[in-house]
Amino acid sequence: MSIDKEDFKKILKEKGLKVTRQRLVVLEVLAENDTKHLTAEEIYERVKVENPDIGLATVYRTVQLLLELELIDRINLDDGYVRYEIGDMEKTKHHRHHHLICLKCGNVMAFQNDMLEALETGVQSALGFHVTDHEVKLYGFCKDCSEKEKKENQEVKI
Amino acid sequence: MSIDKEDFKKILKEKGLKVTRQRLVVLEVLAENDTKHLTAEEIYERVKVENPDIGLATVYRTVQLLLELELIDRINLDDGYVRYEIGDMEKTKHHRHHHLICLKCGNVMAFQNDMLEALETGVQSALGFHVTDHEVKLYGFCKDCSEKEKKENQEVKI
DNA sequence: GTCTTTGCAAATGATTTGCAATATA
DNA sequence: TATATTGCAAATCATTTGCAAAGAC
Repeated sequence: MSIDKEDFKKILKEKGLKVTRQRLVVLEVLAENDTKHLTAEEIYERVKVENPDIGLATVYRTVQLLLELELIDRINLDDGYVRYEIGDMEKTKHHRHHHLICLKCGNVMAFQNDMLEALETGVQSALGFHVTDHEVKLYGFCKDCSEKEKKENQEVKI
Repeated sequence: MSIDKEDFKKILKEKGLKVTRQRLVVLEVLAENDTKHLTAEEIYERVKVENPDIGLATVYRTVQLLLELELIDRINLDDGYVRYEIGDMEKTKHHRHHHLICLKCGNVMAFQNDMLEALETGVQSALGFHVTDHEVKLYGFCKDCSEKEKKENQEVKI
C-alpha cells in the first residue's frame, strides 16, 4: 500500500510546506504507475496531459522532495536516467525490495527477499561494517524473453 | 590477480587494436589502485603525472575500451561519477563481487560472497527469470566510522 | 603508406539553479 | 500580506564526439 493523497497533504502541512496542485499531481502519477519505474521525463509527460503548464524543473524538484520525505525510491539502471517508484510505506524503509532487470525487453520487476539479512549479519560480524541500507540488482532475461529466445534457437536448428 | 601488461598488449593485437602509450598507462594506473575505485577524472590526474600531454577524452575512451574487453568493472555510487576498478580476471566474470559503501567516510570496500547464488536459483525457479549478472551495494558505516561514532556518543553522555 | 588513435574544443543531455511572477496559508 | 513555490531560461557538469594532426604497424 503506497501513500494516500490526504496523508501526503498532512505530511506537507506538518513540515510547513505548501500543498500545491503540482505536488499532488506528481504523486498521483507515481501512484498510478506503481509497478513501472518512471524517469523524470516520463513523469513530466504524464503530468502534462492534465496540467500542460507544469515545468520539468518542478517535476525534478517535487521528486527530490518526495525522496527526502522517503515517500518514493530511486533506481539507477545506468542507462543515463534515474527512475522513481512509489514506496511501499514503512515496509520499504529498512527492507528495500530488489530489482530484476531484463536485458532484452528492459522491463524492471521488483521482488522481496529476506536472504540479504543473513548477508548483512555476516558482514557485520566478519568485517565490523554496520549495514543500514542495500541495493540489489539482478540482470538477466525475464520469463517471456527467455522463452522467446529458446523458441528462436529451436527454429534456427530445424 | 588482475591483468598483466603483456597480456593486455596481446589482447589488443589480437583484436587488431593498436598498443599505445596512453592505453598502457591507463591500465597501469588502474592496476596500481586495485583497491580504490577511481573516477575518470581521478585516473586522468594520476596518468597526467607522468604523461602531461594526455587528454581526458582519451581516458574516457580507454576506460570504455577496457570495459568492452571486460578487463575492468564499473561501479555507480549515485554521486555523479562512474568509478572503475580493475577486474579479477575470469573469477569476476560471472561472479562479480559486491561493495560496501561507508556513508560517513565514503570508502568503498569489495567483498565476495556466494550467498547470492541461492537467491538467483530461487528467482529462476519461482519467476522464470534467468539471472546472468548482479550488482549488490550495501550502504552503512565501516568499522572505523562505527567505532568513532560510538565513542562520540559516549563522550556526549558523560 | 594506411588505418587507428589522440588531443582539443565544441556538443550533448540529464539535472540544477537564479529570479521574477504566482500561488498558498 | 508574507513566505513558499513555480516556470522559464540559463547554467552546470560528467561524458561524448568531430576533426585534423600524430602515432602505430
